[in-house]
Amino acid sequence: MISKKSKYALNALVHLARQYGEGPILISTIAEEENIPQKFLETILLDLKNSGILGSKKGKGGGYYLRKKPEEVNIAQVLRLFDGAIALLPCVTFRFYERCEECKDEDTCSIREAFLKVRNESVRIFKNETLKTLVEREKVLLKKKRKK
Amino acid sequence: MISKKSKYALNALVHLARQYGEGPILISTIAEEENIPQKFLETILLDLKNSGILGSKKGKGGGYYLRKKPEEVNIAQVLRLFDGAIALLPCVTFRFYERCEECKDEDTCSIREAFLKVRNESVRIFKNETLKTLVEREKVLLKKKRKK
DNA sequence: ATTAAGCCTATCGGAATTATAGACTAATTG
DNA sequence: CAATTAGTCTATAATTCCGATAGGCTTAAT
Repeated sequence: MISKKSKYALNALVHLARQYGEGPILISTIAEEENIPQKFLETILLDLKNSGILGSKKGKGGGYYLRKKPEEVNIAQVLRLFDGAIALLPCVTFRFYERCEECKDEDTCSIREAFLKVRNESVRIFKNETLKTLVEREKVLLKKKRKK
Repeated sequence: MISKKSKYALNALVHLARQYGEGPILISTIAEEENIPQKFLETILLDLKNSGILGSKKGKGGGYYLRKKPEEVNIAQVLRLFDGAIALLPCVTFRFYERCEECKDEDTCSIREAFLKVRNESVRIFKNETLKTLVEREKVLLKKKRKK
């Protein structure tokens, strides 16, 4: 399971992507509309800002906004920022690599190979899922629902 | 990341699968050879027994053995037993389903769809990875290594 | 009866997660 | 330039989960 942080971050980012280019949005607005505890959301948005994805403006008329284009931000980036590796075993990640303590020989570990397959597929899918595709899909889903 | 329990369980199961049909194996043997804390391993093997995957014999000459055939036990089963859902969001699993608290409308959640794709691929891969294929792959990897 | 081995219950320490409080800083506006 | 608005920083509380251990109980073989 991913952390609440990652989930909240994704919801906040999609919220911002919906209004991309329309100026800063208040933390309090995002918090209310997305049902996220405001103080918690503050730390999350700060992290996103420090990683270069978001920008902020202080004072009246301030708030947060997307600094990158929606198509340049994908789910993999967000998960890695808040939850670390996407892989399910430390020995199958590249940037968060760690040896499994109990493992006798990584080179002949068949379990490792199985988890490597899953990691590679997951990363591939998550990289294709950008804020742009998410917002677009949302629209499609909305239309479908209205027809019912 | 998966829990140590799942990882230890998989290592223990592969160990038992290597000697499938050759009678019970001591907890202490598995613990030593697979570098697993024995007391911890006891609880794990019990869970595997209660789920029907393993059988046990008490007393002298006792130990644990595979009750199911190696090709009938896959990684998905093991992960679900110890870590619950394979999905990364509670709203994309079937047997462990829970609504995301903050979610306004599941039907139009584009994030949900993205995570559903990942879940489906992961489950597909994990179901294909059985104790049989793991043991076989191990042999292949060993041969490859010896050639070097 | 003795001994070997798995079974059961309880519990502990530590880490991570989720969340909150409160003071501080920067920018806007009248 | 004072007042207000809104993001930033530091600290810490509350919970939950995980990995691990202890110790006694039960069962089966010899």
